[in-house]
Amino acid sequence: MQNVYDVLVERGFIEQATDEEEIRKLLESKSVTFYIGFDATADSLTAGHFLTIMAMKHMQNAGHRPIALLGGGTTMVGDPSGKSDMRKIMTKETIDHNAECFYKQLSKFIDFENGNALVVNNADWLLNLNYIEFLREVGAHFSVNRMLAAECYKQRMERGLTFFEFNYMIMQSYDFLKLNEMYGCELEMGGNDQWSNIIGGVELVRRKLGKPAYGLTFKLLTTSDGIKMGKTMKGAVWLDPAKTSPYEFYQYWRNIEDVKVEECLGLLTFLPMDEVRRLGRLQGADINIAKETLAFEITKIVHGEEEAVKARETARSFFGGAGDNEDIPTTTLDKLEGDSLSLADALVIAKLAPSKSEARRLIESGSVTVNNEKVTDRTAVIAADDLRAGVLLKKGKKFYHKLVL
RNA sequence: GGGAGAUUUCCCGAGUGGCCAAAGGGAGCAGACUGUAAAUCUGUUGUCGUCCGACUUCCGUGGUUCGAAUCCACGAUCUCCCA
Repeated sequence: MQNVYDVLVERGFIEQATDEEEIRKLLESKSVTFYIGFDATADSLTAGHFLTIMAMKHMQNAGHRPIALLGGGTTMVGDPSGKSDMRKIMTKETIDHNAECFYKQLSKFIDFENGNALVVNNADWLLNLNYIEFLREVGAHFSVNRMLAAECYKQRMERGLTFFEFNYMIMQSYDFLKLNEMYGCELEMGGNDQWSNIIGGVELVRRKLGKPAYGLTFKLLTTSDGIKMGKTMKGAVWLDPAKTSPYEFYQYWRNIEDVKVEECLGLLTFLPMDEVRRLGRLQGADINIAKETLAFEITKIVHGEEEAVKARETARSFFGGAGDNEDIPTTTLDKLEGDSLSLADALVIAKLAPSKSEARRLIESGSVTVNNEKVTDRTAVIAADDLRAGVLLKKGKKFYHKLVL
């Protein structure tokens, strides 16, 4: 059987490792306990987390034991790595709620039954630390000079970094130490932006306990311009279907850049690599087949096969020319003032435009369609009777919304 | 603790009393071309009203003025220098 390390390499996950050969040997020799941290900064995981989850899944499938570390403690501070501004300080209640949401979502992907994987919250050991003791035991092992030289603080050296946030690295390093002591965790993994923090932990374990410890980072998903992937005009691409519908989720991946298709197939699906490479070789318009496969596979993993099929059918019916479809975003109006609704208002209600001004601009620029008929009159209205029958609004080429009274 | 400077619309950044809803760039959105891609070109990008228009913005709070993003006072935050 192929070593997971090689699987991760082949699929394109790995960016950096503290010791490639040692890690490969370790993973071959036994079931390794490893951890990945998730800071609870929002109430749902995002597309960015998904890559990490996939890696975790590959590891678990290969017989290793994942620890999902929820950052109930670290989120109280907030990771400054690669950030140009300080995060908003979040309340304990919000963080706890978010961590709870994370756990629910993670359970959909990772098998936490029978100790096959663990969930741990670093609030358990971080929140009640004794400052002086902590400094003596842990702080003493960190060199400020070296920390400041870390790549992840580059941006902050110009704009300012508070001591508060500067401690983040030490806290995360301490996590690794605790997990090693409590669960024999030997390997920390994370996105490449976590490299500095991970090395901190690896070195702390080695120094404090004299035991080997390893770190590994994954590629970050970026667009070809180097911008973090998983962002849309509406914000992040969430894994929570209530925040990003399966159809929107599907469409996000369906619309991915050509050059990113193969990379994403490797990272975000379980398709065999032969198939991934075959799809990646498709040229011209054929590459749309690869994109459709990508979108379908990811949606299937995240939202289940049924939703994936629905999303695919909806997309096909829209972009294939047909018009019948059930699964488009729909808003039902409770009541209507008067006997008609202005188109501009309708667009705002359907969230196809953020404001009426914007809606009017869209109408005048000829990008709005009502029941497949282009409307360019900014004062256009939709009759109540039409609304009762259901009105299909379309903005641009890709955004549909149905309005029903 | 002392001193100097900064804070502008999504981001960067111009603007130093009326011509400012505020240059320019980036990003976004839309149109053309395409393959639901990229690149390119074009338009657009505070809110509200049917155009002309009205209203709310330039860290906050007061003030000067016919008139303030621009001047003054106090406060907040940040940066730098000295301690």
